[in-house]
Amino acid sequence: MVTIADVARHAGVSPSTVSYVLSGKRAISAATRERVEASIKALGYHPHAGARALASSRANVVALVLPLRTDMHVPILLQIAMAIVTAARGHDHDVLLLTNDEGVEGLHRVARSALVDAVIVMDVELHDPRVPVLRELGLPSVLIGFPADSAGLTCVDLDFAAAAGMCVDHLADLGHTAVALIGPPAGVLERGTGFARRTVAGFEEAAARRGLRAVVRSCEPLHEAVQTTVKELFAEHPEITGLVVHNEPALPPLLQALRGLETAVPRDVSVVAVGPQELAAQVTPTPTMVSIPAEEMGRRAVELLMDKLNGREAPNATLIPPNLTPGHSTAPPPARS
Amino acid sequence: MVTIADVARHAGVSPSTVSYVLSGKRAISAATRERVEASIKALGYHPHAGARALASSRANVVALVLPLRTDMHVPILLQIAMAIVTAARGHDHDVLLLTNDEGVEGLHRVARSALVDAVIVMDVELHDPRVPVLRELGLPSVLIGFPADSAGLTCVDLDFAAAAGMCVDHLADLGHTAVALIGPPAGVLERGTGFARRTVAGFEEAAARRGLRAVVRSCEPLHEAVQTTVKELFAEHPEITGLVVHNEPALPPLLQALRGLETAVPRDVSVVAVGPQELAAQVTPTPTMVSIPAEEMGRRAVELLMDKLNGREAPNATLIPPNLTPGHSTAPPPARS
DNA sequence: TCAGCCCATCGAAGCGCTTCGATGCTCCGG
DNA sequence: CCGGAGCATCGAAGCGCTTCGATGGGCTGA
Repeated sequence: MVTIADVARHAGVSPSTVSYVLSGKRAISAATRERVEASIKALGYHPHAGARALASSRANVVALVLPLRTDMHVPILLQIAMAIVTAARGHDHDVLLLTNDEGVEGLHRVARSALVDAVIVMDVELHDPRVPVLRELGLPSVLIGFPADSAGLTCVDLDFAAAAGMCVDHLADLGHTAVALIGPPAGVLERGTGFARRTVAGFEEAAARRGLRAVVRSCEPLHEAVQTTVKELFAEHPEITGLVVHNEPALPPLLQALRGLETAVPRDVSVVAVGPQELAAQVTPTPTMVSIPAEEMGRRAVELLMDKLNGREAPNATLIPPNLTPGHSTAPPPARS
Repeated sequence: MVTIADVARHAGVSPSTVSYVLSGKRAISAATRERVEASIKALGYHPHAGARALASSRANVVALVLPLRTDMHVPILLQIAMAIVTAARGHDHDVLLLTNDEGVEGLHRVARSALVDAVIVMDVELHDPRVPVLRELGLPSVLIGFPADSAGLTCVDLDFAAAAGMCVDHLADLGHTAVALIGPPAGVLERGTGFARRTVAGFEEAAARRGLRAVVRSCEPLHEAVQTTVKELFAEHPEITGLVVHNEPALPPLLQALRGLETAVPRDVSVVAVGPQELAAQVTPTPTMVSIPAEEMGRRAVELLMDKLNGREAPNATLIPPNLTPGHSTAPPPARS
């Protein structure tokens, strides 16, 4: 193994000088710096992570806690995770993957053993058992999602209320007067996932504001369930001409079901989806959608974490503004018959 | 921070004794061990990971390299990753998440800096640029998937050839005489992903062995593409009565398309799928399928890695035998008209 | 011309742990 | 009753790095 002493010898300086070249914590003359950097390259030196962590009490590793069973759409989860890794690397940090099946104990362990010096928690529930542990550990942390009580925590999420509102506004602007929200399965709401509730709230608030009739439905992502839901919805509320879908896996079967009902999209009914951008490529017509900015969520989470690690203040709540991309699934409602 | 010296003082022993209690590398009397363990619990001691890594030159961390763009079905990827984390924890190791966008350089970095002492690489391609790096680093490593040249490497994967063969056998046993394989998009094959090729090979080999007429088709997972593919397939080969589908996202639209063609499953055509077990719950009829054992793949990979870390010999290739679960999508072919 | 300062660099201590040889027991056989 | 074997434990060195105070040389300004 190549050590800092080897580099120092090779460059004709002391080990501490090499260390200062690496960290930039003291001024080093350009000549010396270049010589040292050349030696580092020549020898292929990489500082020993453990030694560095021991001496500096900074591991330069952040823990990423993934849920074992997830409410979120899995591909999004992974996209966010990847974005987090990439962003963390940009700040010279690595990412340690933790699952919830080791329980909250795992958080304790990695924190107390100084394996990591910060934590990102994904897919936070309203009453998440990890939240009190985070408070207690006193490590810098960022949550993706909002728990019921977010006092003193740093949370990041898409502004789902605004996203739903944006969908409603889009439909209202087109002239629709009665709309429905097709949300995630009932279980997700019951388990207390914040984003689902915020979508519903935003939907209802916007509908009220715009004077629209509004209906909310949960929906399992199974083909049959979708079909039934849609059929019932139009039977009970024939006046509905606009659908907001916040349920990724249900979108393809939903469009399929509409086709089956001889309901043309967007001629007879308009559909706006909230979900990952890739979904747009998988269905026809290309849906008008508010996309979930996985990359930005990951990046923002890391930036906030780095702020906290560097002693800067971080805002308590970061709501990422939604972005609606027009597609071919929305149009003005059919003329009154 | 609580150190080993604090524990030693509390228990009235020397630090080395505490260390030996923890590692079990020397005999310690039962009385002393209990006293030390009590002190550890009382003080809430967790060994400092960096210090431990420095002194023992063992980080007890394995790197998990995920691809950025993936050929595999994303939920499976994540399932395997989670299984790896869980299994690694069972062997007192943690998992560091690496993406490929840092490139092969990231592997070098974590290895040379002793951040990790072993590597698991997922979604290996036939000519994977990471493979030569693994050889060069000399770290214990396990690949999930097979590269073109796997000499000297330890690889784990589902036995896709056997899986495809099992599907063919199932159809042949039911009396089918002409079958087709609906594989992944052409791009996946071209990029040289081993599992796709092995499926094709296994399919053709088994069909030949059983004297079946066999056709192979690639298919994009878009609704329209699936529909076209199916239509063309039956137009060109009306004799086909059995389908093997190795393309997760295409399965739901495929069943849908068959329904559209007034082709009843399994009355007119039988369908066997290769994919994750959860898929079965999302479509009707419940498909007969060979499931991809994500949990087992992750676990086996870790076990092999631990063997190598502990100086034991690990087999070069581990092919996990497939498992066919009968469903309601296969039946004998319709009587000849 | 020299005190005083700052810049660049060095040396050494110490981070918390593991590990190896040394040490003091106890217990056995002769 | 004593030498030697073996068990349980201790002490100290050292892993590779960071960091703090110290040092020395080149300037500046009076």
